Amino acid sequence: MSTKATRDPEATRNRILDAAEQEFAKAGLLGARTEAIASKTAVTKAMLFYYFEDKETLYKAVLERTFAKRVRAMQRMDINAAKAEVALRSFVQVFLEEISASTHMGSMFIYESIQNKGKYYQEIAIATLYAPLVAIIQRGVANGEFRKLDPVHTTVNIIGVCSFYFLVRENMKHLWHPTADLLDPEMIQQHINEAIEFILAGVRQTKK
Amino acid sequence: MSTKATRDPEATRNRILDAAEQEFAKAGLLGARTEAIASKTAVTKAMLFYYFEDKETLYKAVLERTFAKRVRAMQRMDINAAKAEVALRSFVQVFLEEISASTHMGSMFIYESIQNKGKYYQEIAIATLYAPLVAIIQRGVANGEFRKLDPVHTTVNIIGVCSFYFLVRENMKHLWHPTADLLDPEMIQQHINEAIEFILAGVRQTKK
DNA sequence: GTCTATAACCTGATAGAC
DNA sequence: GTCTATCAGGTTATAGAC
Repeated sequence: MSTKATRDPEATRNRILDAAEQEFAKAGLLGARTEAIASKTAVTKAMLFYYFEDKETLYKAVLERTFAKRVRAMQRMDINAAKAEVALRSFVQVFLEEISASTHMGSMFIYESIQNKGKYYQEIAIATLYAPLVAIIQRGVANGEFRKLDPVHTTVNIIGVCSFYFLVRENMKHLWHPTADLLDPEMIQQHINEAIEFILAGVRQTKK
Repeated sequence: MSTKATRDPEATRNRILDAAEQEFAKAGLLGARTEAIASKTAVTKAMLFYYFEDKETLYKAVLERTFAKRVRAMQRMDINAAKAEVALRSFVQVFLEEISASTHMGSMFIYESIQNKGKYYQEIAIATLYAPLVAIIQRGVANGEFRKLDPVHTTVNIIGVCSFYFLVRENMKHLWHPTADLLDPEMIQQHINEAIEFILAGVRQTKK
């Protein structure tokens, strides 16, 4: 038995990934500090470079883990429901649950877009995650359930409604009150309810 | 007459602010490099520190200029129109024009929220910019034009729809095609149209 | 006001002992 | 696998000539 630390490679690796996710979500690839990642864990900075070639490789590993998590979540979506509205509601519901459970997803995604121009989060990932939503909208427009919408623009708008709340929570909290905690479960539930109704109302064909 | 550079303090100051805005919008306060700001201009790095005390002061100056610009834009909004829907349409229209014209606004705002936890973009700024929108929603709900909405959540959702397209353009462009330019005037016009209709449909009271 | 050094510090990454 | 020590290069900020 060693007197030192955990000696559990798998655990160490995951602990690094967890801390890295926090830091990258807060600062992006550019702003992230390896020292900050290390100090968030019981792991020294040297260990980061033992497990991952360099900062960028670690960043990619975090992105991949996040992507895999989202792909798994997609299996809970009923995207082929007969009614497009049911499929849409299911997609949005699961997406919101997912982003609520790991709130860094949103900011990692935004950083990847702004800082790295989507260098590591590419065509295939985007297509995998959002093509189903585009298809749902298309279907709903075609069968008259939804308004005459552009399916791609609408997809971006929907993801925006779901994500934006989490992205701007530190600024926008002042609209409630200065000490409001937008990650409080009750607040999140309110956001989920409001977002779903807003989105469905936004796409539905209205009665003439 | 000097042989050196411009010798025009006001022009130099503005040139620094313009370059700084670009860099801060791309990298945030943390990721921004003063050297990158300098090399974007005909201004040396030492000049930045002559005109602004340090990087953070420069950052604050950029934020203030952006804020002032938005406040001026608000004067073009018809937020007191009799019908809440007219006021809302006016708010959204002007907001979209503004963010389209200077696309860094959105990412500066997001960086300020995520990286700095809204340290420099505070309660007063947020209230000034968005309280009118909250009031419009409240009014529309009260007089039955709009659905039973939470005014603050809805405000965040609306700003999200307007802004998100610009924030994720480098990632989401793949949903159109890999070389799509989401800042192309035609694409922007499409976004504006889709966003306005999506938002209005999202809040309107539907006929029973 | 503007420039060319350069000081002082920070940060990613490695060497080498255990 | 894990740690401490440290190096090389980058980055903010200043000094001082013009």
